[in-house]
Amino acid sequence: MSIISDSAHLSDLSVVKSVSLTSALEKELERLILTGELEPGVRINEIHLSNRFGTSRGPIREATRSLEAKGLVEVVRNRGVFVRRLSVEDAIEIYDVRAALFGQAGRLLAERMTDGLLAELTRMVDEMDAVAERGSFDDYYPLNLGFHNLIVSSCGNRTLLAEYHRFVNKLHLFRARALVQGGGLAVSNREHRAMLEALASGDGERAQVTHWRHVALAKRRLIAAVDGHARND
Amino acid sequence: MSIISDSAHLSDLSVVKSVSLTSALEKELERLILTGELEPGVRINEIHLSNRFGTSRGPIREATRSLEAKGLVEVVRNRGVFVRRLSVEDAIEIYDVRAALFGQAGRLLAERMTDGLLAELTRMVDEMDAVAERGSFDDYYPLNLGFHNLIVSSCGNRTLLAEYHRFVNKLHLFRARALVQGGGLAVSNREHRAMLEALASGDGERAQVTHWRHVALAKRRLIAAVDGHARND
DNA sequence: CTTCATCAATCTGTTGACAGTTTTCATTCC
DNA sequence: GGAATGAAAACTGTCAACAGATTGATGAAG
Repeated sequence: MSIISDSAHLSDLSVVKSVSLTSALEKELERLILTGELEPGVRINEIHLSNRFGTSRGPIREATRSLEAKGLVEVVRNRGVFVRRLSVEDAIEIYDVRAALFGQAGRLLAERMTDGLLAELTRMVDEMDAVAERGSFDDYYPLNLGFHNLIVSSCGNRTLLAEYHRFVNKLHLFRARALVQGGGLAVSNREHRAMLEALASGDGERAQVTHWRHVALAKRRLIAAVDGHARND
Repeated sequence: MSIISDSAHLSDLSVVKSVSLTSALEKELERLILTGELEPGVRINEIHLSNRFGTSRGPIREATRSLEAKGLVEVVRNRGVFVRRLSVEDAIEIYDVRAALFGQAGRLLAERMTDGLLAELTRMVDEMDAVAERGSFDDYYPLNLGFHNLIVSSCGNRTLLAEYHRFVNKLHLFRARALVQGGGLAVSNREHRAMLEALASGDGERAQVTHWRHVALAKRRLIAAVDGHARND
């Protein structure tokens, strides 16, 4: 029973010498965690990993310490490191932080909006409407992600962008991850239109409120889904 | 010329064996950085540190990787780790993030306010008013810090609390740190009163706006101070 | 059959050493 | 006098090994 199912990415590690082995390992571990190949709660065995990657334990320990600071794993003394497992309460807390950050991004973006960007965002929302009508969730999800990413990436605050990504990533550690993506497609996209209008108006305050509310409503949908799921247990 | 001027804290490290050496070192390094004993831009020498702390380089490397992920130091391959140095732009970006987080904390707190907490917060603002009248900045600063901390600590979101602290700490890496603390004392405390009223009203939206604005205005005061300082150069 | 104690195997915490790179500094040349 | 050069010192990247803790199994006692 191997922890890592596919080691095809390892070759990349040895080839690239311009970047440190530690950070390459960290990236690879982060990928394994975010894709779910290393499931939440699983213990990460240093020896297994070092054998798998063909390195010593040192760089692996450094990489896991970095991941610990990022909140992706948990280190317990003399017992090892575990892929962090998010409770429902943790996920809800993250939604509040995300709402705050996304609202701020909306405000900043509204105050530096360009016609080209507005056109691109509008195009994305139109496309999402079309996909939502077909009810195709698997197609909707990446579009939705790209829409949000474009907003935060364009707001002009790189610190905010990094933090936003950190928290969106952390949500991958939520066991009932499917619930996160739940909720009505059409409803969500209606909120997108409200955000678009606020961004187009150039009113930062208004944009902040609409963007904040969009995440707050997603949080509500998550809570409702969790409650419904609990009833069905 | 020793990097670490005082090693009185080292004894604590060796005594406590319940916690890992790495995390103890990390805490100590973080303290040295936040207090300014290790100034921004300074290179951290692994060998010197290991001699100073009486350990090998391994745990120190792990601690610095963790600090890197937290954004307190910067690691350059084959050159070493450097205490991170924040530019004016970085500081301004952090203010936006902090405003978003603090506003969210205000909203959450308004929705779970208690009479006891309101009384305590009011007492603090009254005390700050008294101190501000005397114009004693050194006395005002810790009170101000405690007021903000109490708000974020009481909002009920531990994730938000941790993030908020992380960013407030990061501001210590700003070289012109004195400017951060600048601005009118009385003006700032007037904003505190507006926050108090919003918190007392239980109106989350209103509380979020007042709390957000308080940090946004502090950011403006910082920008004004930087500009003024630049003119005087 | 269950529970507890003991012991072996496994894994983490830490250390010291070696290899390769960067920096420093003395020397040489213009 | 100042810039270029080259060797030596210093430092980081990585590794292998040892010590201590934890886990799991084995066997005895109730």
